Amino acid sequence: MKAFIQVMKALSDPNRVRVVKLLQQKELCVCEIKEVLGLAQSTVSKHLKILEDAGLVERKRQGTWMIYSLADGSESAYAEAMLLKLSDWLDDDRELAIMRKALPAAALLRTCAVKN
Amino acid sequence: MKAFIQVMKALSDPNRVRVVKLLQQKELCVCEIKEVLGLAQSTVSKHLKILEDAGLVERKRQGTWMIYSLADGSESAYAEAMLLKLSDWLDDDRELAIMRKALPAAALLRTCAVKN
DNA sequence: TAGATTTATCGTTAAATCGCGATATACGAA
DNA sequence: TTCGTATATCGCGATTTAACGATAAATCTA
Repeated sequence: MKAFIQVMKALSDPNRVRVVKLLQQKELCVCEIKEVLGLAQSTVSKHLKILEDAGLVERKRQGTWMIYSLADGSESAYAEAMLLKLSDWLDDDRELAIMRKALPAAALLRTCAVKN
Repeated sequence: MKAFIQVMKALSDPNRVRVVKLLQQKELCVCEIKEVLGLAQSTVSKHLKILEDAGLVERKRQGTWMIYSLADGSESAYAEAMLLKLSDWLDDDRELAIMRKALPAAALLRTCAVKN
């Protein structure tokens, strides 16, 4: 029960669901996600930890950056099933479409092409 | 997004998930659920409203009793999919097994065979 | 109609959640 | 080692949530 609830709780916040949907496009670092969602870095970091603890996302260090991607589902069968569902669900979400469009610009942050 | 979040939130509480799992066995009135879960009647009523608003359960009046059952899924595709998943998931939950065993005794409440 | 039973709603309290800024930690470059 | 960047953690308010008891509404029975 606990593992199931953990996945449900992780997916009951719109911003966390957006993170999952964005990661369907490509793996992302925290600063890219922060940029696209328009949240504080600490907030994004906390969301990512909740998603990771639920078995929904994975992370790997790449130099200074921590790269997040969708989990393979080996941690949690519930997470695996929900990720599969989410690969179809919410594709028509308007806000999500806008954020996806903003992804390339946010990616520039990682290539050091833009300073702020 | 809103409808999806509503279903996820509805399923992020252990007691609400238990209600869904119990309703897989048979339709139940509020007092039966209250008895099995060991919660106050007002608490159960509130949980049921959240489940109903999410499209997970339905209700029909039967005399004095309000009978709750699993929804057919026509209200929400998300609810429908989750109910299908939940028909397999969590069947090995220990607490849930105990509650299921307590169902017949709780059902007596509705047949007026027991007073308290 | 009056009383008993069942359920829904209201108001309150304690705990959990989400947001933020500040700070600590980890890494790469100079 | 020192600085700058990226990320994680801590601590704090504001909001939401879950629990309860009290009360209102609906239904059946006498």
